[in-house]
Amino acid sequence: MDHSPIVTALDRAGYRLTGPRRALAALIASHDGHFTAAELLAEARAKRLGVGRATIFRTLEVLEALEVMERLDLPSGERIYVVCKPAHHHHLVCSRCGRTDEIDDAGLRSVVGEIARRTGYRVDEHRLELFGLCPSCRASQPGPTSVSA
Amino acid sequence: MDHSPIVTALDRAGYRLTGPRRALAALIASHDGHFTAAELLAEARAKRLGVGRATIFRTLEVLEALEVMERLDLPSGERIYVVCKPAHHHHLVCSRCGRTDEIDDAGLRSVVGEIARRTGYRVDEHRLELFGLCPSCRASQPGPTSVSA
DNA sequence: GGCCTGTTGAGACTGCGTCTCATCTGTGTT
DNA sequence: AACACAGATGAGACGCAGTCTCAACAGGCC
Repeated sequence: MDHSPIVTALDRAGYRLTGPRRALAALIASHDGHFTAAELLAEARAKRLGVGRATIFRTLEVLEALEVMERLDLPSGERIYVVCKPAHHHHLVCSRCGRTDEIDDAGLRSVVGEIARRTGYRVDEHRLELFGLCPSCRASQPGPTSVSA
Repeated sequence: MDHSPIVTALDRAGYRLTGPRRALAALIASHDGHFTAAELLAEARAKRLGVGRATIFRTLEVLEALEVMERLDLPSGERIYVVCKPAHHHHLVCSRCGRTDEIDDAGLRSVVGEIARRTGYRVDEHRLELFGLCPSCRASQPGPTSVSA
């Protein structure tokens, strides 16, 4: 259980490996790595982990700072938390089952460079988020399978 | 005053041109078209427009549906509202002065297509947001002027 | 002017996230 | 193994964005 990459990351960064943190790491892992804060809270309460709201948010904050997790705002306004590797990347979210995948640059860098050149902005940061249906949800859906943007 | 594009859009869509809506349209325009809900609220109150919180949010919701405005989530977690044209596009936000510019596709479409092909997802929607310094903030800033991503 | 329906404001309400503070617990030290 | 201390925690107050309800109001068409 301590081999959890989340626990490892906390340890490496010099954070204490406390009970609540280990419990949350396990919970997060069991969620396939993505969830809303509300879900995590409800589950922690249901399992009687004795972990307070404040601790949950604090831990998520730490994990975000460690780049182990990322907070994503869906177009619906919902906010989800996603486990990810500490490297620049973007997310692909299945709007039916909630599955998320990481995607790399895929040529975006040059698009951003082009925009900076055209507008005169100095671009420091960018976010790209894609939403759609993952392969398995596509399979179980009778609708069109074409790719659009 | 009624020539405001916001008022026009409301009218064209069959919404009533009420006092509160005209007042808000004027306020929004005076903000250079971008602001947080809190700013709009405070200003409406300060100017004693007699416009309630509910009406403000309702109006923003309508304007968003009409694609006259867009809601953007900044990396900081702050949520801003931006006036924009009703066409698919993306936003460039100056992290110092808050200025926003619209940007078109700029080659992003092919990046998205490439990602869809690679992952097997059917991509229905995407968001690209860029953050950095606008030309005038760059000018008044002694720091580096290089373009990075 | 009058009517009808869409719109409004006040304020209750919800829910996320933050903050405070007294208490507790990892963890390095001895 | 016990100690000490800083970091971590939980309970609950708090703040704030956004939603909802509902009675009252006011555009816009007659």
